[in-house]
Amino acid sequence: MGKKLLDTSPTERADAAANRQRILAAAEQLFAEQGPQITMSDLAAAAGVGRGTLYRRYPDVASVAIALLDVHEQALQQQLLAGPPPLGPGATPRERLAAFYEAMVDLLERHLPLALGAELGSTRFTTGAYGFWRAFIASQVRDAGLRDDTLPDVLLAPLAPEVYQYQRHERGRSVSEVKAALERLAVVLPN
Amino acid sequence: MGKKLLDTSPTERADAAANRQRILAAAEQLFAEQGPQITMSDLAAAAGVGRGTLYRRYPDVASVAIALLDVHEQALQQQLLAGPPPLGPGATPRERLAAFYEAMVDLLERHLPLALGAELGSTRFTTGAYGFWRAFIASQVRDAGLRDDTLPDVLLAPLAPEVYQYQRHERGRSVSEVKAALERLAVVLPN
DNA sequence: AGGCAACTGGACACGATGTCCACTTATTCG
DNA sequence: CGAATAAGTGGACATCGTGTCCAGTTGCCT
Repeated sequence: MGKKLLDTSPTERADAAANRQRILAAAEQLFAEQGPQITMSDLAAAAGVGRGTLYRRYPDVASVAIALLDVHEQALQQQLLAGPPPLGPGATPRERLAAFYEAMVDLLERHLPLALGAELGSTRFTTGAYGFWRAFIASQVRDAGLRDDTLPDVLLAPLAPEVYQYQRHERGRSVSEVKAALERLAVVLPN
Repeated sequence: MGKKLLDTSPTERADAAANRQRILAAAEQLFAEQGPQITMSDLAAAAGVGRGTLYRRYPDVASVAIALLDVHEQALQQQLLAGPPPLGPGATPRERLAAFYEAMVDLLERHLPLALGAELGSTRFTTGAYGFWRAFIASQVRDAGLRDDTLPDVLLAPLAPEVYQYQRHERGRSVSEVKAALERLAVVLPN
């Protein structure tokens, strides 16, 4: 007997699993092609499934984007937890923060449409990923000898996808310029 | 003969001016009561005018919020340009930046629903006000001896209304905690 | 093989948007 | 003062996206 452990797929039927793949594949392409302004109807049509089928799994476009981003974010999270310095443990808090900024910029640069799509409707802070980033920064703040629970959110704010998009494509800044500006922030952590 | 100088009101008719006031008054109240999620229909109904009348002046809710915010923002802008230190000229860049953060937090605290309403649809960066804030910070960055055109946008990011709302009402931080965290950022400017 | 439950797709009702235009009103000018 | 005219008004309309719902289908297990 199949036990129900996850609400998403305790024992997902074969056709259902196939449809999930088609949805995710279509979403990846749609996001890349036309940016974050895609609708559930678009997505259903592109995936070749009915709207009801799509809604069965994902309540809105943001959820789909989050699911796609998740894969890429987990790689970075692993690096932070157990990778080599300066991302992983071993470097000073300031160095780790700077390395984190650089890695996040790389991630944003590669997946900007997804990142933008993931926060349609102020989902930004409720994402599991956001909590992870904050926990990481909070840990660096503490290791640096500071006692400030609010600072992590402040230090994360410049990584908002909209800010990054604005800097890159509205203001025309280069990737390394953005990185340089962000890494300046790392000096708020005493050495 | 009346010359057409402004697209909004070269020679605004008396009844039109009255309606504009009713719209702005109704908007101020609606934003305060039910947050930023008000619709053009709501607003028209609350102001006691038809939808067509409302659309004649404001293309969307964000525009109305921006118009309302503008009044309050101009006061701060005046202080930055010609007020007494530490906001106005005379203090060190670092001090002025810190004072700016504090003043902006006060403004956000007082008008958060408006600030949230003003950026429905990523209008954030295209506002005239945003340009002013950036120019101010850019000037402080320069006066501190740095040459970094990207830093101002980074330093402004934590002032995004959504970030402030999250810190205050989701995370339960106090006004002074937020101020303290922000003022820590000022150390990126050398003294 | 057969029955059940998961799954599917599209129709539906709803709410918001932005436009359009016939009508009304303020203002100007003879 | 009383047309004439342009500015202003309000609500109907068409459109679009959303989210729900359910009758019919299909995979899977025994």
